[in-house]
Amino acid sequence: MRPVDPARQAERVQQILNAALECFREKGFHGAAMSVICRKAGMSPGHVYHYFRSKEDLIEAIIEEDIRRSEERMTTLLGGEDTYQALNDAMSCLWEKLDEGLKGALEGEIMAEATRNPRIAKIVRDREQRFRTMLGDLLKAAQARGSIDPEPDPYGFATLLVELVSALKIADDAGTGIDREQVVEAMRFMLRRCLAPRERQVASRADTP
Amino acid sequence: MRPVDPARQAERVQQILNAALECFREKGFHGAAMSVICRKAGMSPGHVYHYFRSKEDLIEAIIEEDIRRSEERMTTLLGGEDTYQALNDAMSCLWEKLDEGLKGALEGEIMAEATRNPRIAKIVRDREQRFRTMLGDLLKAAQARGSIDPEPDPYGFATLLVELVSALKIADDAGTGIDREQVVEAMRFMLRRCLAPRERQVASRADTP
Amino acid sequence: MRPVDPARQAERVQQILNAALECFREKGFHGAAMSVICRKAGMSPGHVYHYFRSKEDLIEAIIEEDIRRSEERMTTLLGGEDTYQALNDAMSCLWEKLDEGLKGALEGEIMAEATRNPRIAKIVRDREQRFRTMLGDLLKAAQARGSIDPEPDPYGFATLLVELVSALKIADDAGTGIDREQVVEAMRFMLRRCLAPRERQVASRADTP
Amino acid sequence: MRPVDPARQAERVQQILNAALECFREKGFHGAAMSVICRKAGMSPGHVYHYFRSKEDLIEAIIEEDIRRSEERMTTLLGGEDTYQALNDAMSCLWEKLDEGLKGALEGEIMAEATRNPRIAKIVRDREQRFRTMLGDLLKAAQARGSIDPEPDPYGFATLLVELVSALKIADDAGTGIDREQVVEAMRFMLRRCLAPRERQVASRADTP
DNA sequence: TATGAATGAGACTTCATTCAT
DNA sequence: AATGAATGAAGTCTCATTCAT
Repeated sequence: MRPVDPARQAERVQQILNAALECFREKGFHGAAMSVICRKAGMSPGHVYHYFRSKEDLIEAIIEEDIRRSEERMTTLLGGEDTYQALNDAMSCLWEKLDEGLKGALEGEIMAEATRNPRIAKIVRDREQRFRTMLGDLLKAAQARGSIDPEPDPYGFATLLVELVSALKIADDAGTGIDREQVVEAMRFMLRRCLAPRERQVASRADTP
Repeated sequence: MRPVDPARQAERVQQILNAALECFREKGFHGAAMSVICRKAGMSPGHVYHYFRSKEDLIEAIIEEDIRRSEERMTTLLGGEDTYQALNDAMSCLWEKLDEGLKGALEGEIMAEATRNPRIAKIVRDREQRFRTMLGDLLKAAQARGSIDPEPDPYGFATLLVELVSALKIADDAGTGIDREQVVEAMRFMLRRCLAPRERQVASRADTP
Repeated sequence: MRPVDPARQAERVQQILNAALECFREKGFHGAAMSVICRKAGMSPGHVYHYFRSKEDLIEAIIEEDIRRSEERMTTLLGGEDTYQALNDAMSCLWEKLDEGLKGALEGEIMAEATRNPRIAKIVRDREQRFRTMLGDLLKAAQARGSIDPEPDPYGFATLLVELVSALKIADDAGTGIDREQVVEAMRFMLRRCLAPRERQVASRADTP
Repeated sequence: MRPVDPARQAERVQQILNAALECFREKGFHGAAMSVICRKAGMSPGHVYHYFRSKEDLIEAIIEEDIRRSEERMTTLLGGEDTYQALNDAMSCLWEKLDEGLKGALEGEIMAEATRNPRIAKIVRDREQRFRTMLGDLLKAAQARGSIDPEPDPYGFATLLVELVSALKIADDAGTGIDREQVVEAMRFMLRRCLAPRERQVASRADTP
C-alpha cells in the first residue's frame, strides 16, 4: 500500500519520455502538443504533470538523456589504445551512430532554444564543453602516446570534430541530400592528413579502400 | 483605380522583411508573433497579408534573401586566383562574416523546419547543394590550376567545409562557449594539411601569424 | 476605412464590462470563466483580449468604474450646505443607493484579493483613502460652518462611517438577514448623538419618525 | 479490524484544520490547493478526504471553529456587570483581538461565498444573527441595569457594532491604511455619545486617556 | 487506517488569419 | 492600397477528487 514503488515511477517516467521523444521527433518541440504526448504516454495530463512540472522540464529531460547516451557512445567508440585507428573505425559506423541519437531536427531546435532559454542554454553549454573536453583530452593523451600526430592543438581540433559531426547529422536529417559515402571519405582524408601518426602518413592510404 | 507603383510595392515588401528578420532574430520563427512583425513594419496585418500569404511565406522569403547574400559573400571571399590563400584569408574574417548572416538560432530552426515542411525542405536542400557545388567547383578548378592540393575529392571536402562553418555558427550563437581564436587556428591547420599546394606544405606555416 | 472609431471601441469596452459585471455578480471573480464572459459580451476571446490584457485587468476596470460611480453618489448626496441634514437624508435612501454599486459579494472578494494582489491592493487602498478623505474634509468643513457637532475627529469618524456602510452592504448582500429598517434607525440615532449640531440635539428627535 | 480510536481521529481532524487554516490565510479559499493542505497536514489526499468529503466541508469546518472562538471572545470581553466600561475596555484591545480571528481576507471571501453557496450562506446567517442577538441581549440587559444609556434600540445598535467591527477587520487586513489609533478614538467617542449612562456622559471623557 | 497514483474537465490566454470598410 | 476589428481553434497547465492497494 504505502511503499512508493520507485520501479513503477521510473516506468511511468520512461513512458512519458518515450512518448515525448516520439512526438518531438515528428513535430518538433513547439509543434508537439502536451495533450498528444499525454495520450501517447497513456496518461492523463494531470498525471504527466505530476512527473514533469512543465513542457520545458520534459524537453530538458529528453536532452539530458541524449547527452548521457552520446557520452557512452563516444567513450565506447574512441576508448581504445590506437586512437587514430579508433577514429577511422568510427567513420565506418558514423551514420549508423548518428541515427541513434536525437534527430538532427531536434538538435537544431535545441540550439535555437538555447539562444533564448537560459536553462536549456546551460545544458547545451555544459554538453558541448564536456564533449570538447572529452575528445580533447583523448586526443592529447593520444599525442603523448604517439598514436596520433603531435602537431594539432588537441582541443581546437576536438571542437572542430564535434561540431562537424553535429552539423552533418543536422544537415543529413534535414534532407539536404548529403552523400554519406562521399562525406565519410572526406572525413577519412581529413583525419589522415591531420592526425595520422607520422609513420602511417603513407601507409594509411590503405585505410581508404 | 490607382496605378500600381512597383517601387512602392518593393519598399513595402522590404519593410516587412526587415521587421520579420528582426523579430525572428529575437524570438525565433515560432516565437515571433505576426502582430508584432506587423507593428514593427508599420503596417496593419491585413496589409502584410496582402504581400505575404502566410507566415510560412515570410519565413521562406527571409531564408531566400539570406541565401542570396551568402552566395555573394562566398563568391567575393573565394573568387580570387590563389584559392588556398583566399581560404586562409577567409579564416581571418570567419566570425565577422558569420555574424552577418542569419542568426545561428535561425539556422537551427530552419533545419528543424525543413524536416517537417516540404517547401522549406526544398529551399534548404537547394541551398545546401548549391553551396556544396559552388565550393566544390571552386576547389576543383583550383586543383586544376594547382593552387590547392589535388588529392582531396573537391565535392566531399566542400561538403565538409560548408557544414563545418554552419555548425560553428550555430554552436557559437547558442552560447556554447566556442573559443573563436582556437577554432580559427584549428581550421587553418586543417586547411594547410588538407589543401595547401605541395610546395607550400612547409612554408605554409608562415600563413599562421 | 482607416479611422479608428473611438465610439465603437468604447461601445465594445462597455459590452465587455457589462458582461463581466454580470458574470462576476453571479459567480464571483474566480468563478466567472472568461469564456462565458466573452460569450455574454458577444465577442470572441481573442477580441476581448484585444481590449483587456487579462482577467485581472478586467477586474480592475470593473472596480475602478465602481469607484467613479460611488464618488459621484457621495458628492451628490452629501454636497449640500446642511451636512447633518444631508446625512440624515442619505439614510433614507441608504439601501437603495447601496443596491446600485457593486454587489457586496464582490466587495468581499475585492478585499480578499487586495490582500494578495498588489495591483488590486493599490486600487483599494487609494479608494478607501479617497473616500475617507472626501468624507473627512466634508465633515471638517461642516464643523467649521457649525452644521455638525465640532467635537468628533472628522477623519476618524469618516473612517467609521465609510467602513460601516461598506460592512452593511456586504452583510446585507450575503443574506445575513439584516433588518434594513432597524439598521437605518440605529444609524440615525448614532448620527444624531455624534454629529447633530448642539442646537438640534433635542429637536432632532423629530427626524426619527 | 483495528478498533476505532476517537482520540486519534480528533487529532487527525485538528491537523487538517490547522493546515487548512494556515493555507487559507496565505492564499484564500480558492487559492489554497487541497494538495498543499494535505502536504502541510502530513497526510495523503485520500486520507484527508476520509475526514472531509470536500473542500467545501473543510471551509465550513474552519468557519464554524472560528465562530466558536469568536463567541467565547465576545462573552469574555463583554460579560461583566459594567457593560459600558467593558465596551470601553474592549476598545483597548480591539485590534489585538481582531488579529486573533480568521483573517479579514477570509471574512471577505466567506461573505462572497455566502452569496452563492447555500450551505455557507446558512452558516453565515446563523453566525451573524447569533452575534447580533448575543450583543443585543447584552445591551438590553445593560439598559435594564442602567449600565448603559436606555434610549438606543439594543438590537439595531448591536447590528451596527458587529458589522462595524467586521468591516474594520476586513479593511485593515486589506491594507487600506487604516489608522488604528484614530479609529479606536472614534469608536470610543461614538460609544460614549451613544451608550454612556447619563451620569457618565460628561465624566466619561476621562475614559479617553 | 492510510497511501499516492491517477483522472479529466476546464481555466486562461495566444496568435495566425480573415473580414468589412 | 490599407486599416484594424474580429475570429476561434488550440495550447499549456491546475486542481478537486477518486481509485487501487
